[in-house]
Order: sequence, then C-alpha cells, then structure tokens
Amino acid sequence: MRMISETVSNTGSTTGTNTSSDVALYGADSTPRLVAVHPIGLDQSTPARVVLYTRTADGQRIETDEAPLYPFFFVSDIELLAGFPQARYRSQPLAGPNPYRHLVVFQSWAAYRDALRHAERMAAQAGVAHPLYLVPNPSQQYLIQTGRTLFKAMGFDDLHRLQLDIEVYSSHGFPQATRPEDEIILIALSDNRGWRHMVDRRTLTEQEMLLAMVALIQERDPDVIEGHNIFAFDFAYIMQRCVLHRVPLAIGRDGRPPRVFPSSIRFAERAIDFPALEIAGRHVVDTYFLVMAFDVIKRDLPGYGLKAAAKYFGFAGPDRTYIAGDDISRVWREQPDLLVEYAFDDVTETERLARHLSGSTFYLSQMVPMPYGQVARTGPAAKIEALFVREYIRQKHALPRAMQGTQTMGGYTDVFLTGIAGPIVYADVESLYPSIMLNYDVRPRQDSLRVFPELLRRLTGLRLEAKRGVKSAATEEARSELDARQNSYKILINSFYGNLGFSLAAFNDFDEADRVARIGQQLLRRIIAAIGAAGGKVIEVDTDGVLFVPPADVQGEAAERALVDTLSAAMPEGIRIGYDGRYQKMLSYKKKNYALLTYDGRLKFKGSSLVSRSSERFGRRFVREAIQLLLNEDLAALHVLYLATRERILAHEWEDVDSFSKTETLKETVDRYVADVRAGKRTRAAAYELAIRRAEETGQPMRKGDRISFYIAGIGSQITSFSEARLASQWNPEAPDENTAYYLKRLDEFARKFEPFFSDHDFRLIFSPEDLFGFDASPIRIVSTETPPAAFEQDETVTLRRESID
DNA sequence: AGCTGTGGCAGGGAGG
DNA sequence: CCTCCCTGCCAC
Repeated sequence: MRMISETVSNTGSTTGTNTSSDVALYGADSTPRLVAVHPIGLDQSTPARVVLYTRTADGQRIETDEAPLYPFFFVSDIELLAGFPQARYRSQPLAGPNPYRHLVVFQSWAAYRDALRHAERMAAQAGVAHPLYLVPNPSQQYLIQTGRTLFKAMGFDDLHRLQLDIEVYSSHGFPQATRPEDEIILIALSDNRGWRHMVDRRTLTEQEMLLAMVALIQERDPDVIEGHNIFAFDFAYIMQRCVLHRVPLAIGRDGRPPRVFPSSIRFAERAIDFPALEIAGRHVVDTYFLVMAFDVIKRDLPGYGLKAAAKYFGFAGPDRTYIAGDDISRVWREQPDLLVEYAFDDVTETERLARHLSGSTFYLSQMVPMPYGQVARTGPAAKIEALFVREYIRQKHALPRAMQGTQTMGGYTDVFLTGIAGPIVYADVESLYPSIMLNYDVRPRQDSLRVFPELLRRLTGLRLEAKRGVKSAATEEARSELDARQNSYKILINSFYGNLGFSLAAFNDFDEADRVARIGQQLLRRIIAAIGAAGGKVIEVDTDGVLFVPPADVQGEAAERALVDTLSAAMPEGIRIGYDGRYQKMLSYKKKNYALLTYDGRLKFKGSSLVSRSSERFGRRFVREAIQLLLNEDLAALHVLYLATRERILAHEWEDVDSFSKTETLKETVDRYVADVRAGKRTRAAAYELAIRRAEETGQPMRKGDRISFYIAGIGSQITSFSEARLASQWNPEAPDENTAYYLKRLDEFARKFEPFFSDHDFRLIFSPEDLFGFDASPIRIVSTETPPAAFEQDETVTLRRESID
C-alpha cells in the first residue's frame, strides 16, 4: 500500500511522470517509441502492472518492461465506499464544483472490482443515480494516469504491421464456423517488410493450420494485425475453429489468446455491431472500418469490400485475381493455385489500404491516451473525452456528469431559386463551427478548467502548422506524414462541436451547442445579405456554404475571388469566407439537392433525391442524362430519352438485374425488426422480409449493416412491395418476372422530379408516350421559380456574445 | 463499458 | 384518394 499513498499524496500527482503543460501534445518525450501497453494481473489480488512494449530505433527489437498501474475510478460521494476496507484503497478529494469529486485509486484489479461493486450497491440502496465515472479500458487508464501516449517519436513506417486473410471452404451456401464440414483452406499472411506466407490446407490439417498460424504470428511478432472485415469474419471464424480443434489462439505477446467483447461503431448514420478483440501487446486494425470512415467524407465509394476499395484507390494490380465469394469452394476444388494467388492479392491490397488510410489514426494515437487499436475502432467523442479526463486528473479537478437533454438547433438551409442558373460561385465559411467556438468563447458549462477552448486553440494551431508544413515539405514521405498529421488534428477539431450536443458526453452542453448553431445561422444570413447588396443572386445555402450567381460585372475567376475576399473582409473577427469553386451552370432542385456543371463539362450531383444509392440504377441514369440535357436545353432529346427508357422497360431490355434492383442497408438486426413489427412500432419492409427469407433458405445470417439487393415482381402497379420483392440474385433473364407496370410507374416518379422546371402542359408533352401531333420542343420554355431571401436584421450576432456563467 | 449532431427528401405501409 | 409516420439515404 505504500506505493499508492506515495502516488496519491506524496508526489502531488497520481503519477510521477505526468507533468506536461501542453494539453494536446502531452507527455511528449516521457516514453519514446512505446508501441503497446498491456495490463497484467487483471483477475488477481496482486499489484496491478502493465507491460510496456517499445521498439528500438533500428526497428528490430521489442523491449518489454513492467510498470505499476493504479486502477482508478471517480465517485460522486466518498460515503458510497463506507464499509469497504480502507486498507484496500486511497481516495483523494478533487477541486471544483463538478459532481465526481473523489478520485479513488487501488493497488489491484481485484480491489478495484470489489470497490466498484460495493459503491454501486450502496448507490442503489441510497437511490443515487450515476454514482461513478469509469474509464473502462485498463490500458487507457494507464495512459491517462501517466500522461503517456503510444508512438511518440515514431513514424508510421516504424510499425511492424502484419496482414491476415483467410479463405473458407463451404459445403453449401455461406460458410458457417459451426458446421464441421466447412473449414479454413488458406491463411494468407504478409507484412509491411515484404514478407509473405501461405498456410495451406493441402499440406496441413485445419488444426495444424491454426497451430502454424499462431507460430508464424509469434515468430514475426508484429505490432499490428490488419485485415479487411477481420473482426466480424476472419478472427470470429478462426476463434470458433480454434475452439473446435482445441487450439489455443496464443497470439498475444504474453502468449495468451485475445480478449473478445461486443462493440459497435458509427459512421455517420450507419451503426455497425462487431465483436471487438484485444491482443496483448498488439493492435488489431480493420481496414473495412477505415474504408467506411473515409467514405463518410468522400461519399463516392462504389462499395466497402476489399476489391471495390482497392480498385477505387488504384491499388489493384493489372493481373489481380478475382473470384466471387460463392465461387471460392469450386475454385478450390478445380484450381487451388488460383485461389492461393487470390488470397495473396487480398493481403497485398489490405496492406496498401491500411498504409493509405491509417496515417491519421496513427498520429491521433500520439495525442490521445488510447491504444492504437482502440483509436481505430472508436468514434471521436470517446477521444475528446479521453483528452479532457487526462487533463482533469492531472489538475486534480472533479469531473462533470453528462447533462440530460438534447440539442435543438442545427444549420440553416434554404433555396431561393429552383431552375437553371449560372455562372455559379461556391463560397464557404472556413471551419465554421470551430471558428465560432474559438471567437465567441464557447465552452461547456461544466468545464471549469477551460480545457475546451485551450485544447481547441492548441489543436487549431498545430493543424495550421502541419498544413504549412505540407506545402513546404521536401519529400513525398514528409508531405504525406504532415498531411496525415493535419488530418488527425482536423478530425479532433471537428468533433468538438458534436461533443457539445452528445447526450452521453461528460462535457456536453446543449445550450452551447445551440448557441454555436444559432451564430452559424446568423453568419450565413449575413453573408446572404452581403451578396445581395453586392448585386449577386444567392441560389442555395447549406450550413456554412453559399452557391450564388455573381453580379454581371464580376467576370472570370480572379474577379470572383476578389469578390469573395471583399465579403470575407466584412465578416466579424475570426470568421473567414473562402472561395471554394466555380461552375458554368447549376440545376437547383430542392434544399440539399442540386446539380452543378463544371467548366470542363462534368456534372456533380448532390442530394439523395438525385443520387441516392438506394435508387434503381436505370432511374439514376435517367435523372443524370435528363439533367445533362436540361442544362444543354435540348428538350427534344429529353423527350426521346423518356421514350427510349420506357421502351426498354416494356421490352425487359436490361443489361443485368442491377439495372433495376434496389440495394438497401439493414440498419437494425433482423430480430429487432421482427420485434418492432410485432409491437406495431414499424411497418414491414422489403429488405428485412427478404433477409429473413434468405436466412431461412441458405442458412446465411444477415447482420446489421449488411446490404441486400432486390427487385419487385408480381402483376400491376398496385402491389405491396414487401410481399412482391425478390432477391436480385434470383432474377432470370431468360424468364424475366420483374413487374413492368411497377417499373413504368417508377420511371414516371423519376420524371416527376422535372415537374418544377416546366409548365404543366409542357411537362406532359415531354414526359408522355403520346405523340399524337408529333413532338415539337420549340415552344417549350424552362421555368425558374424565385423566392428571394427575406430582409435580415444586421448586427444580430453581436447580441449572441456569451453571458457569464461563472 | 465502449455510442458526435440537425436538416431535408423520397418512398412505403397503414388507416381513415 | 389523402395524411401520418417511419426508415433510409444524404448534405453539412
């Protein structure tokens, strides 16, 4: 116990090393080249310790060392530990008005767990809600209390990364780990040092394969294990087969098997459940998540599978072997060498994807007190909170409790003209919400230490520094490292606003989140007014950006830029407007839905009503071509396009089933869907009904986040789609059974998007199969509808200065 | 235990 | 028919 009292009382800190004053870069040089920490003694009464794994500068040796760890939690009332043996813990009162006023520190994990249960029991008896604040991950506890982070003084290439991919033979349908006759046939391994190896079922039993894989991983001793969908598939499958064959999956640096626990991750509106897994001394990175995270920003990936992503990034070699998933078992029987090539290609592409996409995660790990693997699989809120908690512990300050409530305000969106307009300039406020937060003294009410503005300011400074470095970088490697760095700062900076409005964040403040959004709205209104005053015409605005037609005397890019600079100069201190693009023409349809024609003749689409990935491909194509023709004012061709599309539907003239099938994502588990339908909380939906049917027929279970493709069969347009939906894979071009009446109706629904651009009479002429008197486009005019912005009260933003809350 | 937000459009089912 | 409500997808 002496060690604990020393730590808590004598050194004046919970740790000896945590003395940095930089809230972002923290502990910069205390532990260079630390690649992993691993807690030991988790289920024992012995003093808790961590094993530290460091990599020497020559990149070869792993030196391990042990360090003490003092498990801790925060408690709102120390009386909740009354009756718990005082010899088993030390507590320290914390400063400030926040509710979690005591830091309780233990020597062993057993004491920590016993105390946790004790306090929860006491709280339940006393009716105290949320009595504890916990940091759930032991490695994270260590990093927080020591102020250390991983990878300090390391570059991404210093990591030793191993890629893993398994191929599975299936007797029928989707491979199932519980079916003894299904088995692993190949385990492809590679690393970022040019090594690769195939563990092959032709020379080994499945049990021997698993043993060989374990031995190879231990021999190569990587810091990171990477794979595409490695959590949900490869490791999940491997673990089940290890149980079956009684092979210990001893791949930890301590020789022990991984720890598995259910987790989930969110990418924009999509949430995915997966079995997370921690391996002692190593990190697991799923490139599937990296790809999805990338797509949240870019939104133009054709799919999230390894092959689609590798193609998208240009990583697929010219002689890459492709084998369809349901063809693997056949290829294995007939051409096993081909499958070997395929599996090697898989790990090669996985390595490239990881190299390309995990840079910013790597550099985030240098700042955030979290193991690399956790940084890669958790959302931004958890990272922000870890930074705050680290600083509050360092300053021995009480922690706040998440406030209940919700944010109510968001961005301002409006459209002032529907129809065709041009030329178009796009201007946006640079980093709108971060700028507002910095310049209007935004801070969560409970952040008495003012970590929020300090951290935000520091990260912004670091980002600008890195961005400047990108421009002046001498080599491509240096440039790419600095770019990954500035991106990691950007990720954190952009999460600060979301964190204010997040109901589960300890440092949330809904009023402040609303204030940020409200100031953003007013700044945008001010920009709209300024453009109007300068003689420009605003077409559409969304949150932080404005699409407008510049005044007639502003011609050419230089003049447009000068105009935007003038607008920017008139904005309040710290708010800058940037010039972000110019376009020949724009088709404005609805809020958040428009098309832009670039000066090199390409079309850019925005909004789900024009480009939704769930729409049938023939419809998307029809809309795309129709907009192109509309912008060219070629209305005769528009009519011809409508007629031709109609004819193809009538003649079942499809390239393939993907032309008219819909693809939807299962947002919920099938079980949840069934329960909700039974409870009357939702109605039946085609995608889930098919998922149920497919699971029954093939034994292939559908997971939350899976996508399913289907088309509509049956007769007539008056059908319920969930009962007439068929799996796309079941469509037979020799006997096409898709519902022609339904798809003609769908075509007319796509055509109806163009209703606002014509008079009723003209619209019916163009989008109708009847040509009784021949079609003549010449009298038809394209209609634009204007609803100019209302007058705006100037100087409103001034009143939004924060009132003192201290 | 692990989990960022609001605004907006379209489509489908259910029930009047 | 129409409206209401829910879900999915998307912009930012």
